[in-house]
Amino acid sequence: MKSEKISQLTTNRLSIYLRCLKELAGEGQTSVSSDSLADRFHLNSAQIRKDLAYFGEFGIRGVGYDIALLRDHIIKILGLDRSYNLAIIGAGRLGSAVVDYEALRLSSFHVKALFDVDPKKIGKKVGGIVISDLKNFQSVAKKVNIDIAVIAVPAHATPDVFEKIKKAGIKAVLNFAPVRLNADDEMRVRSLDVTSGLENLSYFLTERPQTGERSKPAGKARRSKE
Amino acid sequence: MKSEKISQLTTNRLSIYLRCLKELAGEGQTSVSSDSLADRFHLNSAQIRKDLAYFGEFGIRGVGYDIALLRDHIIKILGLDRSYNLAIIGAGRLGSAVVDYEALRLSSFHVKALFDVDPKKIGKKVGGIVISDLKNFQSVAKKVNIDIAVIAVPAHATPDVFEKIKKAGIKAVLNFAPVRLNADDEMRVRSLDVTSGLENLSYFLTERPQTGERSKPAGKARRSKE
DNA sequence: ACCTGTGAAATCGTTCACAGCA
DNA sequence: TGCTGTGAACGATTTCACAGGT
Repeated sequence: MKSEKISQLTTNRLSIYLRCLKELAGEGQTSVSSDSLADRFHLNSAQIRKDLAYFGEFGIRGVGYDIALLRDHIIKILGLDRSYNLAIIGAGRLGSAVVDYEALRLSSFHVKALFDVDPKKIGKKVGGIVISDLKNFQSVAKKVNIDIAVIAVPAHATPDVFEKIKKAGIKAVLNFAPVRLNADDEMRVRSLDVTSGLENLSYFLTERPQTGERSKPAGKARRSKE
Repeated sequence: MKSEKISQLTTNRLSIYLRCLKELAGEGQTSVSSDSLADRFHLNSAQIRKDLAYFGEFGIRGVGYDIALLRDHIIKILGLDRSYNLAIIGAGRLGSAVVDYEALRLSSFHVKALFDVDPKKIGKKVGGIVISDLKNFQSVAKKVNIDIAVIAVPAHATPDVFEKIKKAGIKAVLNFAPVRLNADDEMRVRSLDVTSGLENLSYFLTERPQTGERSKPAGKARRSKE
């Protein structure tokens, strides 16, 4: 274990490993080697070992990793052993989809507030959460102690919403709008952007005029980075 | 201009540049230098020049880039000068949100089919699109010539849906489910995963016990990779 | 015998710095 | 003079390959 700073690539992979370990645990497996993990989930075993080694020595030489133990370690590393309060801004279809997103049900993330500007929506409920007026963002966010803001508003409204989030002192943002947000060092913005996702696929479809080729002769398939 | 293979990091940035250029064009600007582009949108000017240089010489030394021209070049490079047919699988809130996602209105991407397994939904319409039975995926997808499949179903249904997509010969997939999909070299999967987005933010919030520090003494702010 | 943890090598990506063109 | 395009330097990340523990 070294005390370097950890790359975001590594922590993103930690999320993947966690998901894989949960799947294995669900199947009743108790132990796994980096090689078999890599085979099964199309990962790279050296990379798994290196990623894990940044945080400690979790494996047993000659044996592998204890699945439940490693899973719990990763949960700790990612900070998933506590609970986070989310505010969703935008009570349209997307915002509502996040509010009752089933994968959040059993997770560390709990939607505590939902905002919109539409007077017809304010006061109504989605998934048990009352829609608040965006005007009151700061006071409501303070009251329920929001850790993470989720931007689910149209592109044109996004910069304003982002300013409100900053002013409220919220440090973490999940952004669905196709808009660049300039965060300072104190904040982290993670964008999940349908537009750039589709543009990336468009490029891929454009750059592959040779459908059906066998790739490199004997090359180990280059791992895609999804 | 070199004839190397282009990194996905580069093509993702091309999407960003395109967005920036559209914004500038919307303001009536006609020309921009890599430096001013970088300043305005918190990018790196050397990187902009290098990214663009992979595809040709688009600028004029001493002057900069013609905004409309460069925009149109990037549109060509990304393959956005043609239209793509999308199929959305899952007519829940998320799938419906994508169907009438406003940013798609003026884009190269057109939703042509929507699928679900729920008999109560099949036959109804969302945003002008009739919901088809997922059973008929292959035949419907063939008929309307789907280029890109969008997975908007619960995690447990995802592997099955992915198999159907493969069998239908669709090469590009946008996946919202928190599930690892193993694509062969012929396919590209792009995952927009709320769960790993949140886990990444969780890690960030966990690793910053020193709120309010002034970061590195005189360090050039490390560019975040959102 | 097997598998982890890790230096060292290889690869990939970014930034610098400047030659050369407008 | 101003700004692009690009080798070269630098830095980050991945992969190799093996020492060492079980």
